[in-house]
Amino acid sequence: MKNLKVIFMGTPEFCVPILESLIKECDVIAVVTKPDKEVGRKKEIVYSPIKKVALNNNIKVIQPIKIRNEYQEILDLKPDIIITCAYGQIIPEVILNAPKYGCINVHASLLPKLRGGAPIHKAIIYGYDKTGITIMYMDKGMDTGDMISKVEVVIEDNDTTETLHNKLQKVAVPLLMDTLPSIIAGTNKREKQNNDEATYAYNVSREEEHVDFNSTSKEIFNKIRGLNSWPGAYAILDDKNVKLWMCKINGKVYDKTPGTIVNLSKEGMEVVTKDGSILITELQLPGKKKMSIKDFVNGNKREDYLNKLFK
RNA sequence: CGCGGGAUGGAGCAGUUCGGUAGCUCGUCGGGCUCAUAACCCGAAGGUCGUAGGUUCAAAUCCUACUCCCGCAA
Repeated sequence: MKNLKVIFMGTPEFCVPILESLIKECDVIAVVTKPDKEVGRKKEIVYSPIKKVALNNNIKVIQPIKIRNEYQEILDLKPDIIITCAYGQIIPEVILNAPKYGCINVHASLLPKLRGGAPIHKAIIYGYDKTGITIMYMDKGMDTGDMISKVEVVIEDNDTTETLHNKLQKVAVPLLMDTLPSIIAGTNKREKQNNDEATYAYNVSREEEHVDFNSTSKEIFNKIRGLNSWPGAYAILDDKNVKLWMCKINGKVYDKTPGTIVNLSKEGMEVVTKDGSILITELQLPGKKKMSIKDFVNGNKREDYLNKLFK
């Protein structure tokens, strides 16, 4: 596949190993990634992880603000195939129809489940017991194209979005490399998605990051681990945002308003939920760093928090 | 110049209003108790209080500049 002219389109850290192995196996003629972002309080310019890899390998980088309008440069490069993974923009049909082997996408879910931009987060938040990677042809819809190959990954109880991300990242590369030859040879299968079974994984909104304690312990547990290690779940205590990074489900049932702190020890901060309670074991106060419950207990008085209410 | 919080032994915090010998909860190390322990008791080590200047008899504390960390907003 050394002569295969590939354009890779992607942005976050997740697809870095994919780009790296494509560079090794194929002729990557350009990389398309989202524009540099001004990030943080100081508005530092940050390159996407993919752009960094491309620059290190002296590969041309294209960063359309809106690829819908700025596609000519990509067409002019006449790629044999375009491979995308978590690029972050909808790709116009002119591009989809251009390469002779087509445009294929590496998506981090078992399609047609979890179409959209945040499939890893939502797999956990929605309490799925398995997810995976799907390689597919792209069409004009959002993750609606024909599927070529898949690999499953089981979601364990102790998985967070971070650990699941790493597991999926690990299996994505071999799947793509195994599938690629059949795409070029035209011997791959092409399976339509059953739209009736589709679910959606839109990007996580600020509202979804808020923990409502009037939910079941299981739902809260899934939300907290599903938002770890980014962007983090939060609840409001004393008008301050407190990030909740890790918790355990506790069976005890209390006759108190959901959100009430009923206990605080090095085992955890016990908070009442709709159907029981959870033990928060890692949290973060505004202006502070993430800390374990043990550190939190060392520097804070139990009485200052007992019977307070998370909103 | 987007708004705000913060920096104090290895960790998490108090002390700053109103300058006057640096403290709490842990951890670590040593010893004791115990069948045993992450439990309990006794003891010890460990801090130029983010950096640089200034005011003062005296600065963690007041003034000025800077660095780094974090929450929000984009």
